[in-house]
Amino acid sequence: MPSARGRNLTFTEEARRAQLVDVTIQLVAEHGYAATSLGRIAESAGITKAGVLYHFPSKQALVSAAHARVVSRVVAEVGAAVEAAGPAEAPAAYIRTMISHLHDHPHHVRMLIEAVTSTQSAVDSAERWRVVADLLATARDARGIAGELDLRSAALILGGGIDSIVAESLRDPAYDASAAAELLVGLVENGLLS
Amino acid sequence: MPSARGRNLTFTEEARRAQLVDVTIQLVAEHGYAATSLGRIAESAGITKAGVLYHFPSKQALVSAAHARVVSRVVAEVGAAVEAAGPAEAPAAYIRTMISHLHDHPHHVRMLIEAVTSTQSAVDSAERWRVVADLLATARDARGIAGELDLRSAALILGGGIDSIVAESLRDPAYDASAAAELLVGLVENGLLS
DNA sequence: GTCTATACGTCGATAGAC
DNA sequence: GTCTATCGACGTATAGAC
Repeated sequence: MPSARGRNLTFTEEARRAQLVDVTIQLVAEHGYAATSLGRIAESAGITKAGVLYHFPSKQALVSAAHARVVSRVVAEVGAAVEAAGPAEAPAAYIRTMISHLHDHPHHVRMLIEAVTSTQSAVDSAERWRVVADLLATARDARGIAGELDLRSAALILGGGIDSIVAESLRDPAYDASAAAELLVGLVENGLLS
Repeated sequence: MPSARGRNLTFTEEARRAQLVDVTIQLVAEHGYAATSLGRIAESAGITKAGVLYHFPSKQALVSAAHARVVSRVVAEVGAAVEAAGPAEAPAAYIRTMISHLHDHPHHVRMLIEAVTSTQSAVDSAERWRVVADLLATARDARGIAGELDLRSAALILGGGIDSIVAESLRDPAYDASAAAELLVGLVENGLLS
């Protein structure tokens, strides 16, 4: 993965940056963005505030890097699962993998929430529904389903349902998120893919 | 509506509090929680920071009061619409009224988002799904539908879908939220209430 | 190239005068 | 009921040690 800076990085810099990102994910997930000060991040990493700002130009840049790290993990896992499933089964694979991955990585969920709500990263989050809409469109094609479906709305409802289930499983660890995933899969199969 | 403090309030204090809540809703909706300082609130209200903190013990108390104000408005309007509709039609009325109300009051939406994500007001937001689950259960009873449905998951999916649609209509004013509401109503009618 | 020391402005909050 | 004055903590910027 290439560096966010223009030039190549030293080994030590690479290591420091990775360490700072790890520490930031941990702290933001546990205490939230606002309660995670540069001082705390620096202290956890064993350097000073200014030391942190040598590697990242601002607190927000650091949090954005942590956010990108978490997103790339999710995209990699869910993308692989979707590709492994056929086009017709991609939506179900998306739902199941997304929910189980986020269920297994609560720190990542909190990181995603904090990063999205604490900054205007609306750029990439703006059209998150488009990926899901494409999945639905391809699945309908593969199944030979005609008729016009409002793909954007369908994708938004699907995505919002996933978010909501994940948030609840985070709030109540006893909640059965995989059962909820199956309910959502059934809803999509019978309501959007038929 | 009784005061949040223990004793009765003077007329001027009541007016000041109402003014501060109004100003806070406006500023938080436009600039977000973090960018809305006590200084800016005070300036917009024509007094100083310390003056604001005489009426509310902390910034968060003020934001919570603004949050409560917005919530009570939504609950009043949606509650009335749900009651006007019969039990069998309550879920559809809930979806339509909630989406159209929030679509018409974007300031309220931003206020709700900021208040929920900036504090641990998990107390009341914790079991928001319960109200929707009751609506679904009553509607199923009224229609004579048997079989066990995971009401919590169904309610979470429904609520998440609404949130997602509202958020999108806020991001893209050209988006047809009422069409999305109808899609969601159809999904609930055919997938959860049949 | 990597980091510390120091300083500036702003924030939320408190104490006490009027 | 509102003010001024002040506090500690925060994010950020710069200079310079090594």
